[in-house]
Amino acid sequence: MLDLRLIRSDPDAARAALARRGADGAVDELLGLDEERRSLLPELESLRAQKNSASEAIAAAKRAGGDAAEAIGAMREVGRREKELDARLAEVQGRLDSALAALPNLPDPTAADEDTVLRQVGEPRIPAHPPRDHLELAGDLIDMDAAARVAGSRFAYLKGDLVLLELALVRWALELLRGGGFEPVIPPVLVREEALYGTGFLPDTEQQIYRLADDPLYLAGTSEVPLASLHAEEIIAQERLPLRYAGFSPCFRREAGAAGRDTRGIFRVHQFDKVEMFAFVDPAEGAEEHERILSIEEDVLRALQIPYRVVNIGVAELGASAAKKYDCEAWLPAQGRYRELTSCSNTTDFQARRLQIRMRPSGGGRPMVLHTLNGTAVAVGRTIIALLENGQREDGSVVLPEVLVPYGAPERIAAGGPR
RNA sequence: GGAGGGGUGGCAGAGCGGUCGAAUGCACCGGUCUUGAAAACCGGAGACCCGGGUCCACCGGGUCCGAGGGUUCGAAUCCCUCCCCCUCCGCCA
Repeated sequence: MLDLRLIRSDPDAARAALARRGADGAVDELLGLDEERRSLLPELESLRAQKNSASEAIAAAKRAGGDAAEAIGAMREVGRREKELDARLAEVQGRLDSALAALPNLPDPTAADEDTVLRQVGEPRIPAHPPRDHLELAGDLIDMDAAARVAGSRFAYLKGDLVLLELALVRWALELLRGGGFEPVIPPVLVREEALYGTGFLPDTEQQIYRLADDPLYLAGTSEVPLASLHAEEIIAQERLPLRYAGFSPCFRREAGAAGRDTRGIFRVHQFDKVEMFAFVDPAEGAEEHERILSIEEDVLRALQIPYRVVNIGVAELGASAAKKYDCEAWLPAQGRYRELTSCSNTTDFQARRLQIRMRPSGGGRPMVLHTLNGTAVAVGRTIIALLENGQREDGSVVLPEVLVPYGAPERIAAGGPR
């Protein structure tokens, strides 16, 4: 949600910023509704003021044992007009709210126009032998066929050593994050509409979200949703910031509209586990925190010895809530290209305003909307793909990173062989 | 799932048609006192919207007692719907 006052006070700046992502069309409508609302308000409020003082007079008269019948009769008419005006205002307010809710965040000046590769780290290895992809390497440790029979396409059974690998990845990542001040959290994954609206996934990406048939609940596509909502409607003292959380949860995505894309293996599935970073920060610290989160994502990839590159995502690709986003793309030998593995967004005040999360300045003064950021620490499925494909040997076996071994991961995975 | 009880300011907790943005206690922030602190005493604190004032610490009005409707001249207080919490029973990882 954008700050209406900001748009009102400098419409041209808002228009220009939104134009970068092709969303400036609604600004004029918004300003019109705002004006309409502010012309209705004083009239309604003066009626209410009249009503309030009359009520006091009536109460005083009754206390004095007098007759207030006349005043009461007069107020009846005022009440009728108030109700009428109130209905008109509510109608305008409703249209204003939905127009405002439909607008995406203002892009950061440093957000790229087009996807821009910032740096490349590690050597993309192109093996002499034809590389095997993760399904071949995993063999029967990934069973897509059985999952398809049970749940449909884009689901998987993960088995044996890969389960140990996942648990080690998760534990290792949580430990790392905890050291960086991120408190581990296992959040609810079934959430109300308000949580999705508050994070900007509704109304933006409705077709991507699973909804329950018999309860007003949705399956979260990322723990960003319940983590952001953790402090909804709170005013947090500035001294307590930043608040950092590391959420671990399954994530559910319908992938509607992705038919035919990434159909092989577990790259794009309806359900996967993820360790997610989320931060509530002082607005002045937002940009710095974004870089910090990115650097943690890079720490993870380097520790796992996955070649990657960092992309400043173009404004056209930003989610509604993001002002700026970095993706870390891992080199996948079997695909011969870099693919998105992690991602981090600075959502500035967009989610915080929708969720009414504010900061009380330590020097006193009015509470102000704080800033939120999120980033992937480990998207387990895709990380497993990257580890398998980059760790493969000529014989089809896989060597896994040593950092995970103390956390219970196998040192290597034997050749999967024909399935 | 069944039966009760309840949601009020940062917390606890009164109020159950008008004098209630709301008693009281705790916590918090000033002040007095003290060598300093504690205690005691005095005082002050909420959020949001609109308008005025050159921004503001200012002024006026409006809204907010879980959410949304309703009754009434007037609702924290009465009625309806929904959400949430607690207790007991049932069921169950």
